[in-house]
This record gives sequence, structure tokens and C-alpha cells, in this order.
Amino acid sequence: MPEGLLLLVLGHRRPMGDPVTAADAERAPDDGPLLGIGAAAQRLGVSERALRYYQQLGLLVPASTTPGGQRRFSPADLARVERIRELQTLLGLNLDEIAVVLRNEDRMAEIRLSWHDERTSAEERRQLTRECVVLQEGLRATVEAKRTALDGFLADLDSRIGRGRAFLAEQDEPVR
Amino acid sequence: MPEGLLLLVLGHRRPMGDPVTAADAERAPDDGPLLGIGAAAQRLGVSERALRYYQQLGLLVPASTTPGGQRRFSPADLARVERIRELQTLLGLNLDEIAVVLRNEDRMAEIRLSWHDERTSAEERRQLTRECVVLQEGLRATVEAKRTALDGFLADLDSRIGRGRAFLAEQDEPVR
DNA sequence: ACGAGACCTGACGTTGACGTCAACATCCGT
DNA sequence: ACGGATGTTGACGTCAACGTCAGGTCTCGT
Repeated sequence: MPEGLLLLVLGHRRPMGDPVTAADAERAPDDGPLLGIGAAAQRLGVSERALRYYQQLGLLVPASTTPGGQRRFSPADLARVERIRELQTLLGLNLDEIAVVLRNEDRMAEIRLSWHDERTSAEERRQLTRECVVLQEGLRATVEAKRTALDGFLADLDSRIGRGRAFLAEQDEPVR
Repeated sequence: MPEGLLLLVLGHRRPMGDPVTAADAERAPDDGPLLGIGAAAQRLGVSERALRYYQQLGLLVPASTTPGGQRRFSPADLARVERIRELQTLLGLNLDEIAVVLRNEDRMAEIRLSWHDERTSAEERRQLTRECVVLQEGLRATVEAKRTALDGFLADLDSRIGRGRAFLAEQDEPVR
């Protein structure tokens, strides 16, 4: 099983086997109830299959798994799925593109978590941040383009509707 | 071949075999150069297969066909294809939904063409127009919802970018 | 009139994002 | 401790929107 691949794709595991730090301690405590895959799917309005599929693609890793190998989803996981659906329906991205976006967001979060961690060099952090910002701005540009196009669309619709309404008004009062 | 079905779906042919009118005379003259499917596809950046497929679904009917049965596309046809792509990529509609939207737009155009045609009753026209306006407003609502969501998305992105930039600025001038 | 492209109609293949089913494993309330 | 609900991993099916190929037809410039 390509376990290493998943780690690489998600890229939010510590690079080496170094000791537990404050960052880990913050991530460990239960920040909410964990749900089984059935409950999670129902709450999200998606299928269990979809959740497994997202994990298979490396988009999602359940907050924990039982010793028997069952998935347990945290509220943060649910939020992540909601974001996946948003990126799908709103922007029309496919799951590979969504993986890129999420990977990027994860990196920024990671950087902010290690804000006061002196083990990573400032230069390294700056470099990472720059890369992330560039990527986010790329996404921003495409989103803004989409919004602009949507505005044009709305204007078009409005004029159509306006013409229709004008016609109806004119018909209601022929010469008056 | 379900030729009648296509006519029904598109619904912009004259209901009965009545004589040629001014409306037909306006539609008949060549309003631009007709393109073969290859040229049309290339100009639009879509495949020939896609054009045939759109026709098969009743989304598109080439302005004319040669006696040998080859498709000839008018500029209006090209515009229609562009609209199809727009509805696909921008709104994420599937081709069935797009058929509904286009059918509706066709009806409004038809009504405007028969503006001075006294054969259709005013009441009938009003009824049709009302239906169309209702449908367009439905579409408008979904489009506006999408735009609102996109705005939220943009705001989110901006805050992420802002935080990243703030980090970089702080790093560049540590204590100064 | 003719030949090189351009085009036609089936028919089957492909891809992404899951749905579905089988056969087995795990969890948890009593 | 146990049994019914819940979950697991393959493996194959599906659906939309085309891609691709074969085998034959049409068009149009020379």
C-alpha cells in the first residue's frame, strides 16, 4: 500500500521522527465528537462511498481510526468535506485540482502552526509562504474571472427579464 | 428517425404548414458565412463530435444542411454553442438542464419575432411570456446564489492571502 | 470528370466520480 | 459474551459527455 504516497500528497506530517511538540499537543485533544462513516455521511449529505473515495485520492484523512480499522471523522474532517463539495459545485474543479488547493491550504495552516517553532529556518518559512501566496492568488484570479463572467450573465438575464416584463406591461395597457 | 421529436424539443418551427411570412423572410437570407463542421469546431475550440452530440440531444440544429446531408453552421449557431459551453463551465449545468434554458430563450425570441403577427392571440402571447419570465427568474435566482457564494469564497481567499502577506512583511522587518 | 480531403453514420471505448454488491470484520449495548 | 448494526476491502457497474475508429459518402477545386 502506498502509505508514503498519501503522506507526501497531504504533506502535513512532520518530516522526520522528531519529538512531540506543543503543536502536536494542541492537535491531540478531542476537539469534538468523532463520527462513524455512516453518521458523517448522513450529516454531510454525501455517500459513504464518496468519503472513502476522497480518502483514497488523498483529499481526506479521518482524524482517527479505531484499532479495528474503522474511520472516525472529526468536525474538522466534516468541514473539509464541505469545502471539497464547495470547490466541486461552485468552481467546477475536479478532485485532482481540489487536491492541489487543499494541499496548499494545509501548508499555510502548517506554517501558522509552527509560527513560534524555531527549528524551521525563517528563510524556509518565507519561501513556503511565498509559494502558497502565489498559488492562492492564482486561484483568486480564476475565481474572480468566474465572478465577472457570472455578473455578465446576470446582466444578460436581467435584460431578458426586463424585456419580458415590458412586453407584459405594454400588453396590459394597450393605448391608455 | 424522430424528426418530429426534435422539432418539438426545439419548438421554434411554425406550428402548422402555413404560408411564408415576413418572419420567415427575415430568417432566410444568409446572415453570414456558413461553416462546415470542421471549421466550426476549430473556431469554437470544441470537437466535431461535440457538435454532433449537441444536435443529437436537440440543443443545436445547424442553420442548413447540404443536399448530401452535411451540416452547415451559421454564426448564430456558433453563438449558440458558445452559450452552451458557458452554461456548462460557468453554471455547471448538464446538457439536459441547458436544453431547458435554451428552449426557454428560444420561446422568448419567437414571441418577439411574432410581435406584430396578429395570428396569435394577445392572451396566448401574454401567457407564454409570463411562463418564460418565471423560468428566467428562477435561473436568475440560482445564478445570483452562485455569485453570492463566489463572493464569500473570494473574501475567504483574500483573508488567507492577507495573512500570508502579513507574515511575509513581519518577517522582512523583524523589529525595526 | 475526378480525386483529395472533409463529412456522414453507427458502434464501441474512455474518464471521472462515484453506486452497488459480496464476503467478511468490528463495535457496542445489554 | 454476543448479536445486530455498522463498517471494511475489493471488484465490477453506471452515467454523462464525449473520443475514436471503420467503412462508406459528399464537396469542391482543377
